[in-house]
This record gives sequence, C-alpha cells and structure tokens, in this order.
Amino acid sequence: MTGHNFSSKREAIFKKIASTKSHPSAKWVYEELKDEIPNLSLGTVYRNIALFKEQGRVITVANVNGEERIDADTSDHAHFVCECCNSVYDLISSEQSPLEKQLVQNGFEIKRKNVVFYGICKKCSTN
Amino acid sequence: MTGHNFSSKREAIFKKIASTKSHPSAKWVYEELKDEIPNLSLGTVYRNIALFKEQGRVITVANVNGEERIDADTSDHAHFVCECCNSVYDLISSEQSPLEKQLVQNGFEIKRKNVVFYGICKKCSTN
DNA sequence: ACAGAAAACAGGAATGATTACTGTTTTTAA
DNA sequence: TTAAAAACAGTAATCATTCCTGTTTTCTGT
Repeated sequence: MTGHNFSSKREAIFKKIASTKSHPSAKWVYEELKDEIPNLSLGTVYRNIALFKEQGRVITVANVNGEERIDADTSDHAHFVCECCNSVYDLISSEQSPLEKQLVQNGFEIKRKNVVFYGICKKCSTN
Repeated sequence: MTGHNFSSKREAIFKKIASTKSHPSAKWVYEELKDEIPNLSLGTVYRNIALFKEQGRVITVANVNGEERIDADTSDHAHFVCECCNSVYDLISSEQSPLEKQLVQNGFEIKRKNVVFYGICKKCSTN
C-alpha cells in the first residue's frame, strides 16, 4: 500500500486541514500553503487528500458549489451549509438514528453517515 | 421567472424522473429518453433539472462517483448509498432531529436537510 | 387561426474540479 | 552511499456541468 512513507508536504497538508474549522476545499488548502511551500502543486494536495480519506483521517463533509469540502474532525457530528456565504458549520451532537439499527438488521454494512442541513446562517440573515 | 411555460420535453423529463426509484443522474435520464425523444439534448435535461430543483419538485440526494443523483420524492426521508454497486436506497422514516430545533433557536434558517448513509448493501455483501 | 414576442431547445463550445501521466526529486532501507 | 520505491511538479486529459447562438415551440392578443 501507498502512503507509508514520510513526506514533509504530506504532513504540512494534513496539519493545514486539521488546523482549521472552515471545512476547506482542496484549492483552499493549496492556496494557504503555496506561499510557505514553494512549488507545491495542486495535484499533490488532491493526491494526499485522497490518501487521508482512505486512511480515515479525513472525511468528506459536503459538496458546496461543485467543490468538495473536507474535515479532519472525523468524530460523529453533523454540518450546516449556508447557501448564502458557503460557510460550513459544525453541529455538535449528531442524532442517534433508529435507521442505523434497521439497516444493520437488514444486512447493510454502514461505513459512514453524513448529515447536512442547508439554509441561511444567522450571520447572513441579519446582514 | 422562467419555467412557467409548457414544454413537452420538460414534462417527459419530469415524468421519467418521477417514474423511477433509482435516484437517477442527469445522464441516466437523458439516456432513457433519447430514443423516444429524437434530438433531445443533455443540456435540456440539465436545464430542466435545475428548474425542478428551484421549484422544489426535485431534490439532490447525493453525489455518487462525481455524478449528482436526484429524487422526485421530496418527502422527508434518508438514503443509503452502496459504495459497491452505486445503488441509492430510500430509507423510510427520517429521524426527527433535536439539532433542527437548536439551529432555529440560534437564528439559522433551515431550507432542507440531507441524511445519507454510505456502505455496502445486502445484495453486494452476499455476492 | 395568425403574428410577433417570449421561452425552450439543439448542438457544440467552454468551464472548472479532479485525475492521470511523465520525467524529476525525496525518502527509504540496506 | 546508493539503488529502489514513493512522492512530487507541472502539465495534459477527463468528465460532469454550464454557457452560447442560432433555431424551434409555445404563448398571447387579435
């Protein structure tokens, strides 16, 4: 398997993702890092995000305006996407679902769940 | 506003979407219809799906392998996406969420929610 | 029913996120 | 240190979706 080697860029990419609560896109990560890491390439960011996902260190939160938004907080929690400012908010407690038990009883294997609310956030509605 | 006029193609597209429980992609709808509707164009399918979404007659269910999957059943229900066969299943009862009340109390306006489970369906795991 | 006007459409080009490819650089492991 | 393996930069390719332009359908008032 790939991804067992150390790589300074890989570490920098993960740290950047883990350092923010903005639920960034690949492009955001690239833009943030390209100054401090000369000749970083966007492909490297994508490749490493794909690896982090395989490793379970990063999850996909939502697709906002065609861009995939990710999160290094892999704990069970839901999200709110503001359709006005495109912010993604964390929602602390995820609902405990009777659906999950039902699925497992019917022979479905759940690998992950994704709960997203869409709407207008407080900041946008009061401006 | 657009979309108030009758259009035979528009009606055919909506009926096709509403006739299936497969949670189709735009391309699937196009492939299904192109034989019975000569010179239907994929752009027309996309344009009308966008309109149906504005009108609230169709919802986005999930993005599966880069393709947006839609549903003409706009009632409140969750979905299961099989990562093996890419089938999308309906889950009858959607969970009632304490998060929703919490969001509204904090000034967030919820327009829609999206609950998706990802995993391996029974059919795939027994084959 | 008929004539503009408005809305939809076909077909193809453009966009933009993501992935693939190739030659070079880093990292590993002995 | 050194050769093999893994990562990488840079760029080209892919592919879903959107945009554009000239044509066709639909609508509305007569």
